[in-house]
Amino acid sequence: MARPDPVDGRVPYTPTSVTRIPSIVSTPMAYPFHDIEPKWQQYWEEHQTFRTPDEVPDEDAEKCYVLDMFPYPSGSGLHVGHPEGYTATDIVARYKRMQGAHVLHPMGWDAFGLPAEQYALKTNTHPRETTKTNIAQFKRQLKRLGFSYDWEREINTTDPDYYRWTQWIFLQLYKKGLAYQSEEPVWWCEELGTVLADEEVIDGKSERGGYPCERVATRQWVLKITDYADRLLEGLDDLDWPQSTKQMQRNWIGRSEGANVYFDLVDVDDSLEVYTTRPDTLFGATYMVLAPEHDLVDAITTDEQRAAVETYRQEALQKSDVERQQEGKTGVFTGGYAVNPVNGEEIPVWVADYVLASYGTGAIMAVPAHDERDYAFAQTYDLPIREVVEGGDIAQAAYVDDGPHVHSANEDISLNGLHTDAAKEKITEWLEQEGEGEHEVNYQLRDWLFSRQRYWGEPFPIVFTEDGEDKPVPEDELPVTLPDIETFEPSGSPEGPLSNIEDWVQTTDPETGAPARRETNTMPQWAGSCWYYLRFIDPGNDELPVDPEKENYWMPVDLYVGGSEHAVLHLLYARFWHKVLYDAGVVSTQEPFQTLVHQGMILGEKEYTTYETEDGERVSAEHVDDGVDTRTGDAVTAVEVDEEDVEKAGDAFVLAEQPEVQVEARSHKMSKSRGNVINPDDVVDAYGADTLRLYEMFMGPLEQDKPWSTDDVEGVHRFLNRVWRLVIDDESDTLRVTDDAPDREQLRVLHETIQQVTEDIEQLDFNTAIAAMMEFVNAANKWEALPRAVAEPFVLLLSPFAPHIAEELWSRLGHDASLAHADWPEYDETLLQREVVEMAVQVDGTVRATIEIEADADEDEVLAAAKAEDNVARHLEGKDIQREIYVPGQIVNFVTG
RNA sequence: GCGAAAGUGGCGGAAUUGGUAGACGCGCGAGACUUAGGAUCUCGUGGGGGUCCUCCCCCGUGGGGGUUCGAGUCCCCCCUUUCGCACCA
Repeated sequence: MARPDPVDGRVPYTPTSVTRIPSIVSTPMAYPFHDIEPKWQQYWEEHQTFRTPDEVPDEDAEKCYVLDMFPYPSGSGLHVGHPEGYTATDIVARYKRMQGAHVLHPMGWDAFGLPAEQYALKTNTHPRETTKTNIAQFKRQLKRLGFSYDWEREINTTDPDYYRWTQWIFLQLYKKGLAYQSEEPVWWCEELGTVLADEEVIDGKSERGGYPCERVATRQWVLKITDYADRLLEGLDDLDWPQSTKQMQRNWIGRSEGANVYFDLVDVDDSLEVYTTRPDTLFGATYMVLAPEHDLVDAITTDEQRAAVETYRQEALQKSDVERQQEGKTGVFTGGYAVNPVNGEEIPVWVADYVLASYGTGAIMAVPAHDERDYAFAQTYDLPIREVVEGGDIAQAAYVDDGPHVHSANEDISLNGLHTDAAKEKITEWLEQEGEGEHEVNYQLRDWLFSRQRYWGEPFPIVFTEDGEDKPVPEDELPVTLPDIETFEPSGSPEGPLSNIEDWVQTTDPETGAPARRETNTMPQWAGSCWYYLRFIDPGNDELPVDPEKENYWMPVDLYVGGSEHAVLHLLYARFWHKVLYDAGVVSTQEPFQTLVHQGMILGEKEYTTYETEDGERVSAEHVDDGVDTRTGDAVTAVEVDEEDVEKAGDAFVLAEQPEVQVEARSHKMSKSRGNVINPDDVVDAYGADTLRLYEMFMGPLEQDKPWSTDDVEGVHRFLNRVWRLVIDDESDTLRVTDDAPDREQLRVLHETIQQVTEDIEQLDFNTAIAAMMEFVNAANKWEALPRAVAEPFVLLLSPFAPHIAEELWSRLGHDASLAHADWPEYDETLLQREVVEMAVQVDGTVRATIEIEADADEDEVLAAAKAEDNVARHLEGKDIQREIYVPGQIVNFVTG
């Protein structure tokens, strides 16, 4: 029964109560969001309120390109996670528009991909149909949230007018020699009927679906992203991106600096090249290791050792990468020896699978004294360990840190006494002089496997002549469109479904007219998303992917918001293409996305979980790990309990009736199997789009993961009701603002709100901006009357967050046009000043009183007033004041002896 | 194991050139209006204590030390959680 949940590996969840779904019946006193939201959405559409002109603006105004990561339109529709990032960017876009900037804020669809194809396999529905239906659903859902997209610029990666240019960019890569074919050992997944890229396979199983995969060699297209490794690395420095994302990209690129060193082989007329980042430890090399796949294994292996080496090699090739890592280090001696160029010493050559064929030269010099892996191996096989860097105890462990070098000299050169950096430099120089090696840079980044054996992707603009030569389809013949297809059965081989469409596959050589065959692989889903931000700038262009003048105006993207799951792949691939396009003169910037923000994940409502054994006995959560009682090893079942049956005891939650039983209190990722998914449509039905937008921004910091709370949604909804009633009289449905001049206090409250909201939007601190508006409403509710001159700026402040209610109030306040292009309110410093300020008075650092004092009082007056406070005087009695600390407007501290 | 981020009331979270901890919201309590309240409004709400209870005291931002007149904020050590990487020579 207790099988781990496929989503998060936890014990199955037994719901004892259903997640509360917002009541569909709205409360009678609620403001009429059901009427005003569709009304304003229609208004914006009819008036093309958010249309960004096709032509580059003449006047000299700030431009702002605000971009969301466009969604894959899945069949399950919009998730509450989507509106989080989309609302954040929408607030910025609307704010910038009101500040007079030219704003580009588009939306589109990343619509190629595996799910539609798998659905086609099951139902025989053409992926084009599925995609069309899903896009319609997504678009309807997005439109009812009131985002200010310029829908005239909508793009769809599966549209031939779009992928024509994806193919065109591929041809630029091809012509620059950055796209090549290669027999690659790739992951073939029988179940999915396709090969997958390394990054799409986790622990030997497909990332999507978790199906087993195996390694097979097939002809693939590969993009030479490694040529751009250094530029991709250096470009990160100037980007305003999360540090963690930059770090992940740096790690992924994995640049290291070291040296290649040549070791002559004994009795074999060849030499062995190794890569090392520690050439300074060369004198400490006591053996060599080849990867099992290394070319020289056969030549080096002696006859006596051949059988053992062959056996080991066969075993290693069967193992997956994970299996190779699981056990301790294993290896076998080849019987051969290599000569250390630095001292002429003959050292044994081993084969071991802890050395990877795919990195460096696939061979290493082992320095067990100063490398943990080599140390472990040397201990297992009783190989010598020779110290060449002082500082550790090599009888105990490898010493990998810096220290003075020892035992590192020959007739020519000595590293003795040098530290690592200097020693590296000196030995590398010497190796280069002697022709025994050279400085070398290596990367963990691999070239990008760019072809997939699928139907629903961009066809490659490549044909093969009868003698197998590949030729590009001329640019003016693009796009190469996908053929229609009757059945979606996999071809059963690593070749994709297109290979079965003979009519389509058969074509002619564009140069000679001779018979030729089309490439039947298609591009991976990443392709379309690598450049879509450029197409939004000029979506209708049929001459070029993007017009250079427009590109020059709008690029780079000023704010890019999307999930951190794209921290490496999408964002690295897009940067790579961008740099290629830069070199091709297509774009004018080195980097596509200047500022990047990842929105956090929205989790389900907090759940209280207890565990019980088969006999129904409660097990305290502290004893449960992975669905098992850690004391007995018995499986336990998770049972949800109501919040009311739980109380806090110390740091933990416990059952109220059984305080010895700890309860697990946490929020889980939303998932169908857990039954905690919130559908945005339900929330909009019950509370309106403005409430959903505002709530998602009020939950907490944008970048943080946050649990959903329907109670909190209601709180935000109440706030919007209060805003409505602040401006509109409920009984008469008329305005309740006056044309009286606001008083000083009202202006101060307003201007404080303007300042806070403006600064918070700039910082993307939307939660505190909303808190500031709540404070405004709380204050304004206490006023006798609301002056129009205060109400109107407030409505403008609210409008980026809750645009529908703001438009309606703006209109009722007597404005004919939308507020979307109204001027953003500015605050007046002089109005922020308070006449009377409150200051804390401390005695020896503890607050003993607060005093209210004129803002312009001088220090002496403040100190006198402070000392006059009864409680302060009492604490000062009988003591000498040693120091008087005075921080204007904030604090007074009397320090006694 | 390595790297990064984060630990603040019953809950989500505010506040870091060091200056009144707990803004704002939820929840909870009391009251008003009301036939009713799961609507709305008002007030209260970190914990503990006190014979001046519209006042005062003590404790309090994961734990322990330190710097400072003053530390959620700065420094050192430790614990926990989340995410990423994980034989890359």
